[in-house]
Amino acid sequence: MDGHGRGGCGSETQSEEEMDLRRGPWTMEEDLILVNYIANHGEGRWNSLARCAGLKRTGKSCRLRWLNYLRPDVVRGNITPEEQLLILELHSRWGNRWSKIAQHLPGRTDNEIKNYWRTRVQKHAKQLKCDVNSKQFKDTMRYLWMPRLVERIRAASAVSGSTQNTPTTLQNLPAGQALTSVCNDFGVLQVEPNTNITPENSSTDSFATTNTHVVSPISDLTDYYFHGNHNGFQTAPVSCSESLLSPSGSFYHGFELPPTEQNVWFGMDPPENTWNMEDIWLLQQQQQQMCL
DNA sequence: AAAATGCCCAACCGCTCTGCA
DNA sequence: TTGCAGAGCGGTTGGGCATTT
Repeated sequence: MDGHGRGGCGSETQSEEEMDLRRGPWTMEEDLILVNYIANHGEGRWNSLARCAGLKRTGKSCRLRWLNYLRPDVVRGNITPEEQLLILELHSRWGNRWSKIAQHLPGRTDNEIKNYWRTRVQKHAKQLKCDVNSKQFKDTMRYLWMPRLVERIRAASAVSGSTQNTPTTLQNLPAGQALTSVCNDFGVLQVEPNTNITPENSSTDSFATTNTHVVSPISDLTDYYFHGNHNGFQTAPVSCSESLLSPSGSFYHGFELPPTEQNVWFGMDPPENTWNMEDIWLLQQQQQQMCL
């Protein structure tokens, strides 16, 4: 990518062995060298940067260290519910496009989001004994997990009005607005009845070009849900095949467990960081029904 | 108290993409 | 047009820490 002249200091022909490159965890001294060098010379051209800075590291290693750890705007700490919601939303749209997802979470790195997905989200899929890419699990996220996240964010904002630990772009917004903005960043999808929404036809590229209200079913759901209609599932503009209406037309009540201490959130933070057994049992029952 | 197990995350690896000569 | 090198991305690994047995 650099293409702006190569070399400039040090030998170009040294092999990695000759340079005796270091690997493994970075030391504080190395971090200081890298930070100081970038402060003085800027980032980019990582191989020559590594050489010129006197670091016995590959350019790739320096780049990774800078982007994932040393960059001043890196946000550290737990992924907030708002961020979790955004990750679920964006992953449903783009899949494992971690860097693209990270662009929408200021301060978070693709590596961090990827780790979050693998350690937390995939764990839940495992607990439910289904594939993380399966429709069952996606429905679970869409109709159970995300609404509960929304509920949790609402509750937090109602109690404190605080937006601590909220990513930069969401910091100045009440949780509801933040959520709405998350959804509205992508517009609001006008879904015709019986229209199936797929990752293909809900791609961002199409949003960008149309400038109409476009959004994935999840965005629609979160947006709709958040605006206070808790019966929203029944009228959410998703196709019948995407909805959770039972054959009788009623809603799966298991997805509307009252927000008790036990089940209001089965997200990430202890002591509620696992699915409770009732949730798992209900989901398994519901998945069986949905397969009928 | 010690060993086993699980979890988390920083770092590495291999591949693809991009831009220059 | 082609080859090369740098940059970026997604997948994987390994070590440290926490929890469980």
